[in-house]
Amino acid sequence: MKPKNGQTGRRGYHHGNLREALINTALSLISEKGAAGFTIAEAARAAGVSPAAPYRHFKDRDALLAEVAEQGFNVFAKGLSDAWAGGEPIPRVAFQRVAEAYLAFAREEPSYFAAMFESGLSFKLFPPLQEASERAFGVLRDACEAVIATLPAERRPPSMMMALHIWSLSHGIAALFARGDEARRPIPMKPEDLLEAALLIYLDGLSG
Amino acid sequence: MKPKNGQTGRRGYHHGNLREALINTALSLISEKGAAGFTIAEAARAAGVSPAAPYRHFKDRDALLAEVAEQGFNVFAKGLSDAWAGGEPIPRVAFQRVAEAYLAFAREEPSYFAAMFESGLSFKLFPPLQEASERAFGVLRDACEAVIATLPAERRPPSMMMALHIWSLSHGIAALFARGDEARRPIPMKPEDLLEAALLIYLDGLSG
DNA sequence: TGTACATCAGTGAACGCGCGTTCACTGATGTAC
DNA sequence: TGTACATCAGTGAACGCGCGTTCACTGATGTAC
Repeated sequence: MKPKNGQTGRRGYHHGNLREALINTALSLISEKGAAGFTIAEAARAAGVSPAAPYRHFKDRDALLAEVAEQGFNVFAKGLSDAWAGGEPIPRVAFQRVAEAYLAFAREEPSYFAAMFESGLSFKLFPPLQEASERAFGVLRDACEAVIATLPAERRPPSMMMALHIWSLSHGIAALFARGDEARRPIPMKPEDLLEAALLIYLDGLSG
Repeated sequence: MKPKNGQTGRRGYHHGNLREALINTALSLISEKGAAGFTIAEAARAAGVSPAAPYRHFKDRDALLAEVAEQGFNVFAKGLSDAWAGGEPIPRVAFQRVAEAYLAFAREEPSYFAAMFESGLSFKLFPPLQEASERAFGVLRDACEAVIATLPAERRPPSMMMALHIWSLSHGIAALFARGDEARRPIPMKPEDLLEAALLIYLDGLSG
């Protein structure tokens, strides 16, 4: 029987799951002080471990931040994918749900959001991060394709273009008005309603 | 006749224009290392001044950053306003120019852009910053109103809503695909074309 | 025009601090036999 | 089942560093008379 210590998950000399613990700790630090204020030393302290320990698992600060962002994209992709739910009951309704899920993510996971979109990490340097990002975008693109299929053949836009439009619009509203932190700008309506209205207008424009 | 030293603008013991010099220096530091990497000490060094000197002009790091962002919003507002040019020759054409100007700003002034939108400054703490931001938004809103006036009376959306839609869309494209720094995501088309297409679809949707 | 004085905008040294990272090390764990 | 050994995942002390900020100060400038 392995020794345990309940509360912290720490198992004596060996932490047991330091890697995950550091990622979670990073998340709360980011939510307290923003992505800029996050440091490896403080993450180590919060995880109850010596300042050298994180280097067993992450090359440096950026590598840890990149893993946070990557995990964020995975959570994000799952959120979008669940909202899409195969496009049931009809694609347009599911489509609006996906957009709502985008805003919900920005509101409920501002730390992930900051790490993913505002940490200044270069995607080139972290290929797994780029791949995770592309998977999330893929959900959006699939949804767009399903909606496009409901349009008359002669009015179908390229799905890549439409997906980029929807991503940009959702992202703009999320980053400016729906984020769950201090940088949110107040507006006199619900971000969800704002986005829903924009999507209706956009889809009207497509249908012609 | 005042002493001069040409190159640096420094005039002996007194700098002459340290306040502006620090803001400009901050801009180049931000473009080198991102808004997070900017420090007052380094700005002082780059301006050729002792580390205590900046405190004659700015309360602290955030205050300096806020002034950079504020100046950025002023440059931004001017760019949008020039592009709008009173809505000549016709509002829709001028409107597309405004959108282009948004992307141009993100591409050509990534440091301002980062300070304005990604530095994590709280607008509540810097009212002049908020006001500058609102002036820039005002240009966009005026442009929307002019375009709305060309629509049949029964199809006119609230100008506030339309302006927020356009802002979000432009901002999303700018932040994700058109910014002039490492965080830009590559896409297989020009951001300007992407935005132009989206606006055409949106305006079609409005016209019904 | 000259001078005394107030004010402004810098200096430079110093402080305490926390960070990132390295190093030789050691306790804990897993495995071959 | 026991034991020797390799490997893993930590420790803790130390380093050099640069930062933000304060302090008493002083050179430069502007102005009243």
